[in-house]
Amino acid sequence: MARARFAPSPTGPIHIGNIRTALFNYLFVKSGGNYNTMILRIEDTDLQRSSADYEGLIYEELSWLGIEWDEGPNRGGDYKPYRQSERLDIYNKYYNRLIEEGKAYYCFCTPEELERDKKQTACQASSPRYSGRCRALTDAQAQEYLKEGRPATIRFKIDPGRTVVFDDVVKGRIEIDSDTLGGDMVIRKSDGMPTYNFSAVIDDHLMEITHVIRGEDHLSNTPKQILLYDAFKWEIPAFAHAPLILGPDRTKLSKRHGNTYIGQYRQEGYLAEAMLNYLALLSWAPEGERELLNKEEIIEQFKLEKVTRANPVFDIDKLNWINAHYIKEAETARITELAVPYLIKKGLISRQEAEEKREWLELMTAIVQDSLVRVSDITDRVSIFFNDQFTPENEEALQVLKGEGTAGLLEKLKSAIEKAKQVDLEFCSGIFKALQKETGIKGKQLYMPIRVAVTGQCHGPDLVKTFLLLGRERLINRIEHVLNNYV
RNA sequence: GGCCCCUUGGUCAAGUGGUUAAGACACCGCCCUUUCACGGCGGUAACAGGGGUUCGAGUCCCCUAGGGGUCACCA
Repeated sequence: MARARFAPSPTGPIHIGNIRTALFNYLFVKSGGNYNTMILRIEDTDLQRSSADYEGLIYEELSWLGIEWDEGPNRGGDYKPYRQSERLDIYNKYYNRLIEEGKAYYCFCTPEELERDKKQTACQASSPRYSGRCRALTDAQAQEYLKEGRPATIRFKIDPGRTVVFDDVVKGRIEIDSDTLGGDMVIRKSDGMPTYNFSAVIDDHLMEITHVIRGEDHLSNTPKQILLYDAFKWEIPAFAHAPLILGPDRTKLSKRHGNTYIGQYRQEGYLAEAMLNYLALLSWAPEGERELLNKEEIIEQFKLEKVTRANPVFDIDKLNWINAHYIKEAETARITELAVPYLIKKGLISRQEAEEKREWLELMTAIVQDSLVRVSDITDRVSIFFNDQFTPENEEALQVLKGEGTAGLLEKLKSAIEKAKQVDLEFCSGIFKALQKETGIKGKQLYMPIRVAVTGQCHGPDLVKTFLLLGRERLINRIEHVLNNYV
């Protein structure tokens, strides 16, 4: 029975890297069957930057992707509360225990003093470390200072000369010298909040977390946390550090690379299942040759030990390909539903029309669905279906209309449409052959003028489908419009 | 800079001492097609470099180079 947790801090819109960590936790938990538990813990100990809005966004994005959790602030559970800001009393107990055992102490060093220390040691080759100044304070002195109301942190003693060893599930055996840990570490900030390394250990232990799955950026925190586990004589969970996702320039994926918030991808019309599939493919590969897998298939195959060690580069091309695949596979009704907001935003349609013409919109979506990479791309593909008084797109289109015989061809087309009993599939798929027979024009010379006359563009979807979608009246309008103005 | 992690085609990656070194995306070509897109078929392209160990190394060891991470009263 494994228990894993995703523990984000609500200090900004949730990032692709965080989501991938959440996903790996989720896949690990689910791949173990129904006995495992996924915990969502909100690490909101940074009072300045944390907000309820960002916390809400975390729930929203995880839910969108279909990443579910069994215990969490909004779900309850036997280990509540699941928000660290609500666990302060719990932490107090453990600071005290360390102090009583002589493993931690109050520190009254001011930020200025620490800054000065750091500047001094900066000349040295090694990394900066806390001098340990306040370690020398007697209990009496410390109590005196506290009574005076001097701001204090609590520091956990980290003695040099010790090698911390652990076996990371993805990275293998790792050994780190305690000398390189920066000296005695702050576990309680002067505002009374715990630091990350402290609260994470306390909570992971109390919540009986068996597997800590997180990003590689936490690798250097792990020895500090292990030292804390040791101080409490607690069992150490398994650690699994997944490599960080890099941008195309091979640096850690960040705002500079453009889209890094998962919400942005959703807004651009990426499908949740595509996002999930792609993210799973970064640092992990399925056994067979199939890469297009749904959530259940991924869960079935996922193994934490198979996560790769090297940093993957986020490849938008591949995501696009996967997304296009899922769009093609999706129900047209769903894509239409997702497309409506883009159509409205682009001014192609009003909210009311979107309701009234739903059936027509679905027909339209079906025509272009296979060509979409993102749902938002639909506006470019379907703009031709909205304005009957269009201007031909460019010089090339104009030239096509000016071509010899175009006028006659279009006149004949127009009258054929007018005379047709119904502008239905039978008519639309027969009309081109009929015109060819009647005029002797064929191939490109036949189709191009008609295409431009009906859509204003040289490229676009299948003409038969286009005819069907536009219908008799609008086809005639368009042909007349072109005849009057451009031929 | 110290410490830690990493290194198979442009990208994601399979591969755990003996393979013609998979597959996918991208790219290129051909086919399908009235056009664009879709789709189908095919192609170019890789074990960072150098030393070992071994009958044999992408796979094990060492060094070098390169990349990443981290060195907070942020998580």
